[in-house]
Amino acid sequence: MLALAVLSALVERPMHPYEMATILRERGKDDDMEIKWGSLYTVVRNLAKHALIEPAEVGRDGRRPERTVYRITTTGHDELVDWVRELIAMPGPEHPRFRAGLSVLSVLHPGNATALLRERLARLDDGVIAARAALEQYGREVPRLFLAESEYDLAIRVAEAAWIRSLLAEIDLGTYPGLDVWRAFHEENP
Amino acid sequence: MLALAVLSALVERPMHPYEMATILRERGKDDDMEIKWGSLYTVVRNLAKHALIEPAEVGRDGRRPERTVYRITTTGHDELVDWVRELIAMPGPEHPRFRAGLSVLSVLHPGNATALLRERLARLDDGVIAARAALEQYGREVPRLFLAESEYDLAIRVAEAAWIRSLLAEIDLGTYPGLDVWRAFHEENP
DNA sequence: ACCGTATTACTCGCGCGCGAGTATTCGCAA
DNA sequence: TTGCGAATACTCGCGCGCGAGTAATACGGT
Repeated sequence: MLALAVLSALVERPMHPYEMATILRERGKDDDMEIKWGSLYTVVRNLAKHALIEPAEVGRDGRRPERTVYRITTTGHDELVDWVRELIAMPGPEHPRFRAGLSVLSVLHPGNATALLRERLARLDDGVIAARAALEQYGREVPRLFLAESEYDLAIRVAEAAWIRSLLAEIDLGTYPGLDVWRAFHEENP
Repeated sequence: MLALAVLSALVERPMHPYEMATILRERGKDDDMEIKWGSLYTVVRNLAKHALIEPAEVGRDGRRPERTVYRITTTGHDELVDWVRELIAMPGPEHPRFRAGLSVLSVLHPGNATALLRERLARLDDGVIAARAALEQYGREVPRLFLAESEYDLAIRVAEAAWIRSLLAEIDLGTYPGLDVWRAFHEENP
């Protein structure tokens, strides 16, 4: 994944690793994908080994340690495009933590579960407000195309909130089937 | 994560590791969370070391190698509940692969991008149909409570599909801002 | 009776991810 | 002008995740 970020950074211009890190952090790429900066130099070396990028020049700035500036190769560019194609076209199996939580929801007392769901809902709503504000802000500085990930993220959060709301509604109205069994189980087992 | 699954399995009754694997696979827990079965015995040993589970009996079935049956401890149960609480109440930062893809969407020609988005949309819709069918099926065998994760998953997929549809609509109608710049860039750079 | 394949039930080592550390330089305040 | 924190630019080793392997038994076919 970090490799994807590196390649995408090198598309606009050649860079040395530390500069990539700076740029990518500025653009908030570490919100879009899980990035461990400790792996940066390893990843860069690997990309170079597979000839997806190549050293362009080895500069020295004053007395600083020498920096190797990398450029993306044609193979690298092709690989990048293929990679993105797959990420876009193929819905892979995702594993959000919330889903894992839901899959063991039954270990909680229903009363507790609903309270926690309401808590998540509140945080989610806050997040949505914040995200909308941030989007409106960035929307004036950056072309819309570069905000697609954030717009997507926002849409998903809204959907999650809506789903939780509908679940809570069913439970509150008592129309959720098996609710009594669920509650009974937790009140019998101390 | 696998630890979560193990604990949740041991809540209903004591078990030996291989049995956990069987049960968890049957229940499709490996759809809910990323599970590497190679780590099962390591994880179980760790849980035991931290006293979240403990050996209950060491049985031997015929000439088979001896199997250690584990039971969950009180500490283990508390830890499990705390863990689930956090998973439910705290929306953590998620990193779906699609989001990473979107964040570098600009490396594709817009025509290509829309084609790939349409492809994803198709696959997504198929998935939704299948998931709905599966849910209706399981709905007769299993209490609704144990399908929450799948219902959630379905809702999110539907939302993703809707978002993609609205994005495609904007692009098709030409109302997506910066579309011409995007196309121009890719047609100038060979 | 014989063989092959599936299932049960685990073990283990190697690979590499990445947190924590390092060394140098720059900026700025007193 | 000296000192000190932030920024620059990397390196490295240890930890452990997990794929690939193992070995024994059960089962089904002929």
